[in-house]
Order: sequence, then structure tokens, then C-alpha cells
Amino acid sequence: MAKSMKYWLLKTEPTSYSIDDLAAEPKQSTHWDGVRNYQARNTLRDDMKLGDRVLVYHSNANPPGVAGVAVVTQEGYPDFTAWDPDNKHYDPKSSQANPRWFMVDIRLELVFDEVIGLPDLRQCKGLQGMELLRKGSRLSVQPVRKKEFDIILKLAGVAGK
DNA sequence: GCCAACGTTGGC
DNA sequence: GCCAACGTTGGC
Repeated sequence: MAKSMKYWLLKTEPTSYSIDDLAAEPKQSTHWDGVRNYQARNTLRDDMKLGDRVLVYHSNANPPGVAGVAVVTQEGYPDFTAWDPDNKHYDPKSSQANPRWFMVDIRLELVFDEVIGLPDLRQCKGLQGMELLRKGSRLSVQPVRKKEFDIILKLAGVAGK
């Protein structure tokens, strides 16, 4: 598995769900619901595999940046919050027979001592090709290169392992 | 299929 | 709160 392990970045607004909320979950695990973008949906449904590592990114935050690391514990399955009329992300066009939106489960692996802020990421030479840093990039589920993942761990002072 | 209008994201 | 960039919708 290690050979094919992939790396991802998931965005969340900490005012609605932060890495501390994830840390407070039973088993420090959650289902990553609410993604309503087709490209991100495809990644959740098709590409994220058991054991893949995930950077948890705080958007619309002060500062915005990478807050920690999680691991995929359940591969893509229908996002049932889309079926709940009371849910903020309800989508009447998604049905159990024909689910439109998907999610994965993740478990917290590591909370960084400090968020690695956007300016620090931008300054870092090895990260200049990152999807996150592309002008106008808004993807909330996106791939990360191993090289980029390793650099960010190093920035967080948790390199090695 | 085009594209204008509208809604959302997310940094600042 | 502003606004640039992007995605979606719907009329035609």
C-alpha cells in the first residue's frame, strides 16, 4: 500500500468545522460531508483510497493554512446529508438510488503546533506548483504531490517518521 | 451549444 | 465588506 499511497488536501472553514472539532470526535474520525462540486466529488468517489494521507486546510481563517494531517479510513460512499431536507447541503436531485454526492471518512493523525499559513506556503520554493496556490484555485478537494506533502511536514517541524 | 446572469469561494 | 475568479443555471 505504501507504494501507491497518495496525498490530498481537504479544505474546511474552521468556523463551521475545524481540526480541533475533528480531534474532539469519538475516535478522532469523521465523514467528510458537504462537498458539492463535481470535480471534488469525483476525487472523493474515485481517487481517495484507504491509507491515503490528507492535509487539513483551514480556509476563511486567520490565518488560512494547513492545520494538520489525517488519513483516509473509508473510501468513497454516498453523502447522505444530501438526502436530508433539513441539512444545509440538501440536494433534492440526489437520491439513494442515484446518489450525486460522495464523501470519505478520515481519522486525525496529527495536529500541527501552529497552522502553516498561506504566506509561508507561498514563500516556499518547492511548493510553487501546488494546486492550492494557483491563482483562482477554489477546489475544496485536491491532490498534493508527495514532495509537497513532505515539505509541509517539514515546515510543521514534524518531518521524518 | 452559447453565454449572460447569478451564486459561491476565499483571500485580503 | 470587497471583489476576483470560478462554477452552475437556464433562456435561446
